[in-house]
Amino acid sequence: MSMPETAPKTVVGEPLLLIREFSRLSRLSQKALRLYDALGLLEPSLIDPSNGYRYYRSDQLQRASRISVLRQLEMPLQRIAEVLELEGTAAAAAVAVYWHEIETQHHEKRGLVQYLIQVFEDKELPMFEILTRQVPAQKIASINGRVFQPQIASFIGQSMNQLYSSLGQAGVTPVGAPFVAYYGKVDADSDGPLEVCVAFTGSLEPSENIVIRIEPAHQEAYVVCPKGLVKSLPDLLHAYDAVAKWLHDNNKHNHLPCREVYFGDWDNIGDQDPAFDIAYPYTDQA
Amino acid sequence: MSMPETAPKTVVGEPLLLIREFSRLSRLSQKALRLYDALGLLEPSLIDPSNGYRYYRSDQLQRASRISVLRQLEMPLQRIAEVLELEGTAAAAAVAVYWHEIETQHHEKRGLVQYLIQVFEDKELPMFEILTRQVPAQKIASINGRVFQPQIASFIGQSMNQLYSSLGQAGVTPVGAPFVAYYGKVDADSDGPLEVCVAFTGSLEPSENIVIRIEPAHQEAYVVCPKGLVKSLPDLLHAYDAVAKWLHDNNKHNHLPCREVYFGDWDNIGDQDPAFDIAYPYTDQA
DNA sequence: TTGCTCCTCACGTCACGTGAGGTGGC
DNA sequence: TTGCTCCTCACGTCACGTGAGGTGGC
Repeated sequence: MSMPETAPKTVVGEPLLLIREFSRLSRLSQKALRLYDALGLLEPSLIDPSNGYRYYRSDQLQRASRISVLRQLEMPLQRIAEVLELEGTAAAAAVAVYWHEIETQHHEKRGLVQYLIQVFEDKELPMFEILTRQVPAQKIASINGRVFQPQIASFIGQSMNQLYSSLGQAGVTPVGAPFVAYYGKVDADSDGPLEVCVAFTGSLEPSENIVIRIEPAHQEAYVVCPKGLVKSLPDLLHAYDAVAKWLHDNNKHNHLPCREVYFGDWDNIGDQDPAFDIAYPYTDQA
Repeated sequence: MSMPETAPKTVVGEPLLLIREFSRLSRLSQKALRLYDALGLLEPSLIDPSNGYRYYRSDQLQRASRISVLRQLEMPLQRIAEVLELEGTAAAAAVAVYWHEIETQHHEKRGLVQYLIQVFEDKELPMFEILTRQVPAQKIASINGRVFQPQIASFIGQSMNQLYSSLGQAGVTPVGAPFVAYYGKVDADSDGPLEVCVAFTGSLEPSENIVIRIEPAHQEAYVVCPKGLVKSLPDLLHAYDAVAKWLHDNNKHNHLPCREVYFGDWDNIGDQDPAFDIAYPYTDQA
């Protein structure tokens, strides 16, 4: 006594939901549901082999709801899949980690907004004193990296530690202050590249990730910044702008990546103490 | 005495920048620059007609920088173009408006995160008392709309005003409390649809945006909510979940859009006072 | 038998990234 | 002449939206 083919599909007495109904109840679009099926993120509990109809159980609504909320947080589908692999508390923790990243980025953006609004309003800015200096050709040891904004501080710290310990092991003397050269934007979406550099005298072999190269002699314009400036993104950007403006006003041309020179004893000084330079190498216009 | 063809392009003595150099200085990718050119957002000041080479002036770096920052704020290119059409203060205001939208969405998301984490941790929730009632078939006047989350409150308010004034002008008596039926998700990316409804007796002609229809008789399960609940998105979502869970536990099936019934005198009550119901119409499982 | 619902392509959107394949300038 | 830089397609990415064209179930 087989069921007639036209009977509505059921599991243990509970009727299965067609995609339209499941879409309505979950508030996920049919297109989204088909995509989640294809990706294995939310598969119908039954697919009719003869016509491909998708049938969902109503208890799948819980997973659907969680996916929906995570998507509202703009979490990528791949990451959602990972979160939903986890148990209760671990899943909650994974969400918290994700959200912390988002909060960090949001904070950054607030600084950018402040900066932008000041730029558009053409605010009088605290005068920056622009200095220039001649930098001789130097042999440097450097570590190149591509990192996004949240990791930048730890990347710089670790790289400097590695550079100094390599120099130390080789019995080689560092010269002057370490600096970081920026070859590209570093933010939540762009990962540089950037280069953490220490000049030295003597001879050192390059290692797996340490490059030895000559930084050519050049002029550079710079501003001396207090340690606390790194805490204020808008002010930091204004300082960059001030140096760039000086180059433009004085008909100079930036030809090497701009850099931050960390001359201060970072851990033992206050926010008001001078700690680093923002420097733009330049040539006179060709 | 024309210049030889191979001379570097210049304007009034200042050399023009090729795309690679402009890309380096602006920290915008070449691909992005070509796109902005195609869209008219940032056009090179000169394009060599013979080979299509793009040449930029260095003073275009300011516009490039602003575009870059606005993109870091995830502003769409179209909107960036609109902002850059504006003058200083107006542009600053446009950025502030945009940012306010982002802040609003961010706030919403914080509520979602709280809710989600509680869901994953399977927190004991304040018990909601689920009630049921029989709702008779009613004639209703309604306004359908598609709005995103930020506009939802004003849309509901305006629609209710319009409905009540139309009823008033027609000398028709409203019956019971107005309600809002949700046919789809309403958030920053999804715009419902939703329907603002008032039941009435008598006869009323439909107008441009007012639909007259019969809401069928049904059972519904509901929770009574204090006014202040709307301020706490996580608690609001838990309340929805509580009703949905009741339906599931009692083997009921939601067949009509869920709704919020606004019976309270909204402007003259406190946050603790009961103000609205969250209701799910249901049938017994077929 | 008529609609309504479901299905699977296929193409569009947004802001690019990433080659492929070809020309041009020093 | 050799590379290096520039160019224009064209396709990929991400998470869908929006038809087109066709089948199936009540």
